[in-house]
Amino acid sequence: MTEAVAPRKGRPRSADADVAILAATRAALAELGWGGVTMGDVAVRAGVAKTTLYRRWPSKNELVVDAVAVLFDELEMADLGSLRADIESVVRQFADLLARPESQAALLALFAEASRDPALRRRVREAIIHPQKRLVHQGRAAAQARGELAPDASPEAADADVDIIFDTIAGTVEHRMLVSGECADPEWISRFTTLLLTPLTALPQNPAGSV
Amino acid sequence: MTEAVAPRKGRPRSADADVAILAATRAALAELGWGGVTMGDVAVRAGVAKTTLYRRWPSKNELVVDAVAVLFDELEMADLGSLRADIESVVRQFADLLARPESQAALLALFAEASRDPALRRRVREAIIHPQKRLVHQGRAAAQARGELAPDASPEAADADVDIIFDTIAGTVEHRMLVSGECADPEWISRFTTLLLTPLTALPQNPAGSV
Amino acid sequence: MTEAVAPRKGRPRSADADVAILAATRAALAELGWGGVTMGDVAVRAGVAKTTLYRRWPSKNELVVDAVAVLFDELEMADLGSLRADIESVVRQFADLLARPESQAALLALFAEASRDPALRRRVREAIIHPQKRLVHQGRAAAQARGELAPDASPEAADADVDIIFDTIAGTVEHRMLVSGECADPEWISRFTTLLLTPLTALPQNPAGSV
Amino acid sequence: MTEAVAPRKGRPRSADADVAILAATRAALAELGWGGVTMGDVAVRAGVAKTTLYRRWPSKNELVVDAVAVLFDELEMADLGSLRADIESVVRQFADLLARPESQAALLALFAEASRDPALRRRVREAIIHPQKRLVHQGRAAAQARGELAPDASPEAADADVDIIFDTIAGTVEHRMLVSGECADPEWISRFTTLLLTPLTALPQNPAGSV
DNA sequence: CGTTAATCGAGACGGTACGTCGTGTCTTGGG
DNA sequence: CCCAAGACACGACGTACCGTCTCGATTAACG
Repeated sequence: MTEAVAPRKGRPRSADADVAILAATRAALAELGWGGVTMGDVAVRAGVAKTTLYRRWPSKNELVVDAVAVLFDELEMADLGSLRADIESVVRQFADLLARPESQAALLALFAEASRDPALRRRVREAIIHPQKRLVHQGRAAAQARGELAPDASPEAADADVDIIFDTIAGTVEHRMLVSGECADPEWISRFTTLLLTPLTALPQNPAGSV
Repeated sequence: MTEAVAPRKGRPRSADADVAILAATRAALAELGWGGVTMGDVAVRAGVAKTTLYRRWPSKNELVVDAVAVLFDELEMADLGSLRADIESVVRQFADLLARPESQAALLALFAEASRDPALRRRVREAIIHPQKRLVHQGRAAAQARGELAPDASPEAADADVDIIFDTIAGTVEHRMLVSGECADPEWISRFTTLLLTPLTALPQNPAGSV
Repeated sequence: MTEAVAPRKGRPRSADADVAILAATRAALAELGWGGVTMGDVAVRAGVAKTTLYRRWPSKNELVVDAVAVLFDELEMADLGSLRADIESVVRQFADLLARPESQAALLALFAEASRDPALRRRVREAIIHPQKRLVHQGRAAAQARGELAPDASPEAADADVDIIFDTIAGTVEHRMLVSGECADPEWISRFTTLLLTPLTALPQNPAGSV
Repeated sequence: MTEAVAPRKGRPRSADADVAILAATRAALAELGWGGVTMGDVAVRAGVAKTTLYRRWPSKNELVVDAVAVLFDELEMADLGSLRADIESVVRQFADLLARPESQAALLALFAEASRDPALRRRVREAIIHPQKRLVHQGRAAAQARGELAPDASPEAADADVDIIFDTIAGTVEHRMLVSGECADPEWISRFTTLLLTPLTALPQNPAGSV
């Protein structure tokens, strides 16, 4: 049992407050963008004192991570019967997520902040990166079960494959939508999936088959 | 000649100041990160009054764009005789650039700010995005001249190809280095180039050949 | 019997707590001054929860009144056989009391607060002013008994006399010690007593004899 | 030339701001009392940024000293031809001053704060105490010139006399009005003046003549 | 060669948000 | 009913930057 809940003394923290604060944070992000999010404003929106925010999150950054993290929990790898369909589904889900104003406002800013703050970086990894990477693992395993991909040569090679595919999918979609500022319509998704699929399904004897 | 310098009256602006300010901005970025860069601090570092900064740049964001833009001007597409070599060269240059603390601190933050500020977005595109995209155009043209790639089916198709390749290269390298936080060593670059090269050089009759 | 203690149900209040709290308040006053006294800090010093403080005193002000009030209970009018000796004795006691850091820190601040808060004003009067005024009454009665002072012309005149003498003694000693910041050594006390004694013992037919 | 005005650089401080801030401080004192005076509120009332307050005064205490100091500058010793008339005039002026809500709110609180803060104590002395003490010196000199008081035995004795008279007048009037909370009407002033005058004009051979 | 006008440094200015602290209340679990 | 612990809403604190402004002092080109 990992939940060794210390029977804490004093008034317990309000669970409602957490929910209200995170929702208020997302609302503020969507309305005002990253720069417009203010601890004081979030507190007012959530009907909560500023002190309560600071008692639970050390700063705006960690608060925003938690606020947007739930969005990434909704991503899921539905086994659709073919690698192409699975990839397209994941890319579409990710594109939909990036189309929401709250994630748009938060994502790049969080990554930028995280590049300076190790604690924040850890939090971002656990709350945002890992849930996404999990999908790649799942899709890869499903494709291997179907015989579309060769089985793992070694655990290390498998991890390297997952990493490069994950960075390519996440980075490319983010760059197109958030930097280039263009939408990811079905046609683009199809083209991008083709681009990905070609090397993945190249002849296994070709060393490049394991990218 | 576009430099139609109106021979204005009064004391001319100091050219030294521009150089000192941009250098000071890069230094502050490298030392303190995006959040640590302050107009007042940059002014002090450059030995210049705050007024002088604001007379030349409307705000911190535009100043930082110009300060890091010069780094992107150094990127160049050297025709090395093969598409693989050209791609690897460009990726390596881009990875080297992203390894510098000043660009790390600035890039994602600028993209995040730009997603809310249209004027900044334009400036970012001109100073940072276009110089990079130019390389893709050049490399593609060289490869076509060498016969490694099929000629353009149409100008629109060519643009779409350039866009998707550009987003993939830039996005993936940025994601690996700035978000995943891992380095882009020669081995990774080689693997990533293979991943890119496979669909590009697939049989032309294959519709996927034009990604 | 005024102590009609209603035999209330439930756990009785700890008597130790009162003592500990008042002592902690005086200690905090002496160490940190008026501004440094904090309900939270007093609670910690007294080893008591903040709730316990507020259950017994409505606010910091009333707590401090009670904390310093006991100091004023120590003042006493010892009949030393002459009006001069009695006055000098009282002034010396009062000067000694004002030399303590806790009363220095509290007295003026309490008076200042009381000038805005009627409830506090009442409490200050009962706990601090009246015990002092009592001494003047006692000394005056003793002097009359000894024939040093004329008997009361009327109760109203007596009250007016006591008031003016009390304000003069208390105000002057406080002003010298707390505002001018100088000590009240025996020599100064003697001079001040002379100043007081001269009009008091002036010929009774002189209307000024009754100041 | 004591005004060695350093030819300061940069934008000079607004003189209007000083006036507006001090007036706003007095208004806030009169309306809300000591506890109600807030730096933010004063800034708003004065139409000024909080920064501007803090640039000129290190804290609320020093600000209030300067704000009420001007009230004490209005006190003056008008030579009315007799020591009694002069004393009654001064006492009346001081009583009138203490009847104003802004001085009532400020005075005791300032004295209380000053008892802990040496810098504030100095400021209070220069801005409030000294202007008052000056009056005692002037009145004494005038009375000596008229022959109502004996000339100085020595400078030290003169200072001691001034000190004790000053503490007696200031302390007693303050105590009656601010602590006892009663008014100083002409009758009380007359009685108090008599109390003071008797020892002052006692026979010079009487050692008590020099109180 | 003086006038004129834009530049420069310095720093004060009105704002806004910050993160902390103190107050007095409320809510737990446990005497 | 009391108590310790501690969360809570509220509001002031003093600081840091922002981007603007007002100074006196330079520093060219123009007349």
